[in-house]
Amino acid sequence: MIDKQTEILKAALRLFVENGFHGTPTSLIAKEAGVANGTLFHYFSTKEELIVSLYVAIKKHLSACMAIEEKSEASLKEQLKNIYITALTWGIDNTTEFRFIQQFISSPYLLKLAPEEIQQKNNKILQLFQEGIDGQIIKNMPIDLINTLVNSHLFGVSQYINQSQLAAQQQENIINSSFELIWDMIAL
Amino acid sequence: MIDKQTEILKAALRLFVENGFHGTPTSLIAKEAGVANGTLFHYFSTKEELIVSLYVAIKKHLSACMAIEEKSEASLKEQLKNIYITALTWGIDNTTEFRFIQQFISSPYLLKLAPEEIQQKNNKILQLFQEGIDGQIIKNMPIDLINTLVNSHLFGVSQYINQSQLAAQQQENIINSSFELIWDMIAL
DNA sequence: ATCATGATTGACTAATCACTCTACAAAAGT
DNA sequence: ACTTTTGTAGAGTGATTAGTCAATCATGAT
Repeated sequence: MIDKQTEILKAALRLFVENGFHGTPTSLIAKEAGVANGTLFHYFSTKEELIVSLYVAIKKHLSACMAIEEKSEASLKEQLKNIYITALTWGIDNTTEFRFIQQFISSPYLLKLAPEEIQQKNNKILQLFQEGIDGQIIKNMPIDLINTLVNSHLFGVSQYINQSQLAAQQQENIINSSFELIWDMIAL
Repeated sequence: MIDKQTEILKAALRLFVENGFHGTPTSLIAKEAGVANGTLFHYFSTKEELIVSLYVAIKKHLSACMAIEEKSEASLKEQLKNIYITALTWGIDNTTEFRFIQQFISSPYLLKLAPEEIQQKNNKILQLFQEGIDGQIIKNMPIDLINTLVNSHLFGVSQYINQSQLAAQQQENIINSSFELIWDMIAL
């Protein structure tokens, strides 16, 4: 075993998604991670800290994946499409993480996060929205609203793809066309 | 006290949204509802049954509110808009219920529901989507996908409105224009 | 070699919680 | 009036759980 802390987080992720927060005792997490009970509390002083840490870790992972895309020379639409597709692909390739995030943000644990953690650091995308509005490419509305709508859309599509068992071809189709859908919505 | 069962559900709703499922002991629910511990278990044999019952009750309430809208003579777009606005208004007027539903459907309790409970009985809207596709008013795509997208959109807008403190005027604006947004997305 | 620091263990505990049980009260049926 | 059913209460219980602690073990620095 290389890293016990990682093993604990991995086990916790799986169990939380399967059984919910209240359905998974710390003892089970420790057992599944192959560590002793006390070891878990060595790394995370409370169960709540474990849950929040897991969220932060996943968000970090997502941010890392998103950061790869950086092609400023492309058109605004192309740039947004790149970001959109990257995020969507992440959601499809990481269903468990995706479900955990969904569960976490709908739970009261969200309030336990420091406000700056919730804040979208990745304001690159907000910037692009603003550019789009200024350049009269995107409908003039609050960028927070646009952001919320795009996020919801992303969630919806991920959910649809994860739930319905699609052939790779169909899946590819939906991924590609779904950006056009949301674009039709926000574009002038 | 008129109906203890209702009082229990009301207290449970509030506490679950505030503290989550695992953060609210049945004893506290009973206390807040002003009934004895045993009374709770007279009405709901387990905590899980209480949670699921609460979900079903809220869904029933939502359905009742939705059922009022029935104007088949209007255009397809108008009909959809009516349904959309009704749902959105419900989400805004019933934030606690709204948050509970969100929490519930992102939790493993969802799987405890009988499949027919999950199924959208209100397939009126699915019917309208099909009509729209047949009449070449709506883009040709799986109606389940359309449905998911419209629902996500609805969630997003509700969330946005609930979170940001808006003047009644602005709120009204967003409610009205947000349907046009989603319409732009699904319409040909 | 010795020491120090941190990782790891698992038995243990104090508290909590879901749920039970017995008793009683209030209707409701006969 | 009497019996049955249903509602209500709240103390009690056994199981579970988050978190502790004292004791080892591993590692590397001096």
